[in-house]
Order: sequence, then structure tokens, then C-alpha cells
Amino acid sequence: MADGERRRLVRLVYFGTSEFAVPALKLLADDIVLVVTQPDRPAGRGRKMRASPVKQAAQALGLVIESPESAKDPAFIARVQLTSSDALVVASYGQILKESLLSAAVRGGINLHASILPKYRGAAPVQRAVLAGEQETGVTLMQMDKGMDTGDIIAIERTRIDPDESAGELEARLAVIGANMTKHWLPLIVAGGYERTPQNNSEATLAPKMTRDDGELRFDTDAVAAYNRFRAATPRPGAWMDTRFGPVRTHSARLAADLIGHPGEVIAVDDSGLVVAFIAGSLRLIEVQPGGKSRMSALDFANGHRIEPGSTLAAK
RNA sequence: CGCGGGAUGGAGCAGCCAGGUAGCUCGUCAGGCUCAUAACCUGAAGGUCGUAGGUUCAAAUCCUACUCCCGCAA
Repeated sequence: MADGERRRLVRLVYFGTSEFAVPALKLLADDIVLVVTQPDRPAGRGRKMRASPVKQAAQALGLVIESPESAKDPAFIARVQLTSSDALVVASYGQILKESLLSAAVRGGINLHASILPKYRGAAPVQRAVLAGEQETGVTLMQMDKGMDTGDIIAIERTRIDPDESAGELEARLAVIGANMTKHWLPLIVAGGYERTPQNNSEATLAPKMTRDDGELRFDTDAVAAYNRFRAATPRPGAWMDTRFGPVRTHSARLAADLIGHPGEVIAVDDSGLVVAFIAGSLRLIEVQPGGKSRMSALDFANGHRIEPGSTLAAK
């Protein structure tokens, strides 16, 4: 019954933490001898301990799980060496892997990254690409080295970014694309016959983690930029506006480029939402969430606060 | 015990601080207007004011406990 005792043609150690790493985990599960993910952390209201998405998925698959506080821990590295695996597959794990750890597997560390490297190296490649208004992105499979997302490229798969796609939706798509790509390439990698192309470091850009402040939609910014920001911050860390009713989260919105008004001005209120002006255009708010309340349609929000066209949402 | 907001007809809110006829914007239903309408006009239905206790002649409103929801911070 013990999965670890079944004879395997390919032996993988899988490093991952976030939702992005789940599809590949499921696709490769038959070859995985050990899953490594970040330890449970207090999260959410009441600071209850919460397991990472990868941990939850791994548990459901009945896989062996390790959650070292630090991946640099010599004892942990020793355990990875004992798995005598072919490769370490890494997807949004959240910690730097030392060279001594990477060398614990025959083919070293193989990383799945959600951008077209060398663009958007770092923690938030999908969100940053959407924020920048990119029309195309992709996933890269690469040979890990000691740097952050600097290793040699093995394969890249590109995809178009839909103009209305949120970072969350895009990331889910990329996760599936990346999972299939990894599944396809891994046998070739394990066999050893694969080409690597060094990254052009002069074209590299960084994609640091998005903070709550990165999600603020300011009325005095360009409507297109604000819409990109909304898409980039959805669902995390969340887009919000500072209004005269306090902070209001924006869960769903669309660009209304042809509706012009003073920044913060309410252009229209109807069944299709609440249109508020930015610079050179507007956003149609569809679903919002005032502080301390549940999410609601923008129309309900407008009804409750008697928001009428011509008034402003801007904080004084 | 991390900080804080909230619970009022189907939805979103006001009323509470200075206890004493349940209000607003929508939705729903009926009728009217119109070639017609998701538009407009008129009318109607619909609430044990989160739960349990307490104070009071009287509690949505004051006091206590509890349940549930949410924002922030991590």
C-alpha cells in the first residue's frame, strides 16, 4: 500500500506551495516520492493555522510530505539526498534552494516559472505582467542555478492575455499549460538528452511580490492603467478604492474607455453596475465590498448609499 | 485572547448617542400611460429590528452573555 515502496521508473521530489503548483503536482503524482511545501502558517482572521494548497492536494493524493522551516537545513537536505531522485521539480515553492540541495538529484532542480524568462523574474510574474498591460505571457521550464530564476531555459510556452483576464484567471491557465509542459519534458530531462539555452540577462526584469498598496485604484490615474491594476490585483492582494464611504474592495469591473468625467465622478448607475470616472475613461464597477461588509453588487451598494450620477466617490 | 466593523421586510441602507406610531433607494405584485419597453405614473403586499436574558409604564434604541458574517494586519 505504501506508495514509496512501489518501484518507479522516475523518481521526483516536488517543491511547491501555492495554487499555481497544484496542477503539475497532480499530473506528476505517480512519479513523486516526496512533496516539499512551506510549513503551515497562521493565516486569516483568528490566525488559524492553514495548510498550503500544495499540502492539501498532496494529502488528498496520499503523498509523503515534508515542510522544513528552512530548505537550507542540512538534515532536510540529507533526507532529500536519501530519496535518490532523478530531479527536483520546483513550482512557486517560496524559498531559495541551495546548490547543495539542487545537486541532491541526478538532473538537479527543474523550475516551472510563470513568465517568459528572462522577463518577470521573482515572486509575482503573472500579476506584474498584467499590471504592465502585457498582451502575451507564458511559462518557462528551466534548469535551476543558484540565482533567482536565472537558470538555463529548457522550454517556453506562450499564451495571449485576454484584455479582461484577471491575474488569478491567467495564473490558473498558466498552471495547466505549465503542468502539461512539465509532464511532456520531464522524461526527456530525466533521460538526459535535452538542450539548454542561457538567459539573456540584459533583458531581465524583476517581478516583486504585490502588496496591498499595489492594489489601490486611484481616480487620478489613467483608466486603462487602473483597469490593468484591477486585473493584476484580482483576486490577490485585492483591488480597492479609497472612497468617501471608506475603503471599498472591487471584485469585478470592466473598462469603459469611452465614458469621461472628473476623477471620482459617478457617470451612471444602472443594472450593469456603477460607472466611476478615472483619467481619460471610466471603470464600470460590477461587484464591490465596503469595509466590514460582505461583497455585493455595485447596484446594491449605490442603492444603500443613495449614490446618484453626478456625485463623487472620491474621499474628501 | 492580534486590531476593528456589522446583523433592521427579497437586496442594500437609515433610525440607536438624547427609549414612546418601522423609514429610504431598489426589487416583487397589481393597475395606468405608451406602437412598445428593462423607461415613466399610481397603488399594494412583505419586518417577532441575529439569539437569550436584564433595566423600564414602554426597548430596534440602554445593560449582559452568546451565535453568525466581514474588513485590516500576518
